[in-house]
Amino acid sequence: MSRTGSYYRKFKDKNIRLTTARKIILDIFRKTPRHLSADEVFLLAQKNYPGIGLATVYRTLSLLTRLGIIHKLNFGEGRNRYELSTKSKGVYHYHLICIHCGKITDCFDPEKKQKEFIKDIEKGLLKRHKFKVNSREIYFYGLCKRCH
Amino acid sequence: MSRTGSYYRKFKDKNIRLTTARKIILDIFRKTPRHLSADEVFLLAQKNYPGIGLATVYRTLSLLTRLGIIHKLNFGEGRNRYELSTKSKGVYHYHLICIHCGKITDCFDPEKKQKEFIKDIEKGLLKRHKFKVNSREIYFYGLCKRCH
DNA sequence: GTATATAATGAAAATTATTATCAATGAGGT
DNA sequence: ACCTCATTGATAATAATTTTCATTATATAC
Repeated sequence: MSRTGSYYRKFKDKNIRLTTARKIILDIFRKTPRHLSADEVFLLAQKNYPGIGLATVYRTLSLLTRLGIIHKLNFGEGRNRYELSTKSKGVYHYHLICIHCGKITDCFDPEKKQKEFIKDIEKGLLKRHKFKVNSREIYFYGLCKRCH
Repeated sequence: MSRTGSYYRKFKDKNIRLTTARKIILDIFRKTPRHLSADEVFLLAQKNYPGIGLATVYRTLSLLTRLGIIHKLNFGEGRNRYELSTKSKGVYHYHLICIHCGKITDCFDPEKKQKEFIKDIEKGLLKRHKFKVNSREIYFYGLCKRCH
């Protein structure tokens, strides 16, 4: 089954209607390997679906987040961004944010070791704090290659 | 020298004026072990300094963040929060956010191992990405003790 | 201490992201 | 094709943050 199909199934299972707006927005995330703001999603969506409203974009982002299909990010810009939370892309990746130029880099760690490390920390949180981790967000702020 | 003194020195060194508003707000962070929103800082500040304006609070938060004295946080509530970034409290702590009740827990890891772990990751970032980490923010989302 | 330059302030308006409202529409089961 | 009601688009409302600008207060020079 296509990945798209698996998303669509997630909708059906919960009696959530598969509308044009939702399909378009899901497609944008599948095709755009960036951290998208609501506004950016809105602009991209309009290209294929001129009638779409901004409120629908916000509602869809909220829905997809609730379903765990996308992930809300915040880089301290005063707006939220979203990214697809596919397992294949690595749920355990970090975000590097340059405090000088603002560049944001996805860091998919090549070393399995570090993924295990995070998992280790999460095991500790369950044991010591009885906190069951669902997702994690790891931001590193500093100076990128170009800025130092 | 008192901690306060070391902050004040940081101001002098950069020709930043040591105003009443700034002293009051710095003091609030030193005394309040919570993640404070601009609004909360404003309310607390008014107790000792009734004339203070909200804009000044925002400006001071921005200044203290730029100076690295406080740290901007975002728990996805639609507003920013701030905490003192003292070494003594542990710069390498995590934030646990319960996706059910919204409770936020500071997690000062008792195991040195994990601090070393983060440092390890950061060394890797410098080597592989030439990214020099200044500060980090680690959020774990999931269900807290009470909610599962 | 007093004068001076100008950084910082308070009040209010402006801006921006996000959410709520509500009548009209369209998805999906019958 | 019909019917139900979740979803939509347009717009207004809300909320956080930033900007503006005349006034005030800090730090420096005298």
